[in-house]
Amino acid sequence: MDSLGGPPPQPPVLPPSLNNPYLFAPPPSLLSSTMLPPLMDASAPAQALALPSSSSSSDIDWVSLLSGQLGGLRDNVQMTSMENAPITTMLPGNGGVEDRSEGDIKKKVMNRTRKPTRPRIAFQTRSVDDILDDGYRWRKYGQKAVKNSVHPRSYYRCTHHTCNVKKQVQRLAKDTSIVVTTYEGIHNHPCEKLMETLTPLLKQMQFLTRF
DNA sequence: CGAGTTTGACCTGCGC
DNA sequence: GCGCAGGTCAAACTCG
Repeated sequence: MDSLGGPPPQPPVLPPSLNNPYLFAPPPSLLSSTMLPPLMDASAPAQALALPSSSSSSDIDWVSLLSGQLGGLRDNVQMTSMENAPITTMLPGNGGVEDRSEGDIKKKVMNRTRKPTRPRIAFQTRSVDDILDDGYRWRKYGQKAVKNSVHPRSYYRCTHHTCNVKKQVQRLAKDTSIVVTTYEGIHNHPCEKLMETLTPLLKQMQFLTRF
């Protein structure tokens, strides 16, 4: 638990939608792994991105995909929007998952009401690595054995001090080569690795545009 | 020494 | 009410 004195700094207010440029950067590791058909369980808690199995990840326009509610890729991409659906299970047998709003996590006094207010997006990727480099920095805060699965589920939080995004990482019991990554919440800061890459380029462009 | 990981304990929701 | 399962906490530990 973070023991910050006083009220935490207020993050910028962002709508709980995919129109948030900080939601995801183009995930570098996803580009080297294989995006798989979607999580399409009817009771899925997340907004499941369904990408055609024939398309490689490098063909995906992530900016369009994630900032425009998939408008530019609607022919090729399926997506289930379940913002108002009760959050229950992500995959058959995975059990309940819950949501909680910012600030309601207090030591020994936790309000764990299930309010499906935060967007959740689940990816299936075929990868040998459990941890997919999506450009953000994550801190692991828990790991749990999952029923009917030999692989545990890992829980991560974004390390950015004003960001409350979480993700769960778990391998599919049926196909252990598939990693299911579920993102919960919206990043309120730029992707660090993306900015690291872009900053020198932007400076160079600014320099060149002077002439 | 700070940041991140591990892991057992604890809490809550839910089904029976 | 009870037990199970999922989710989180936090102390101890590891690593750079």
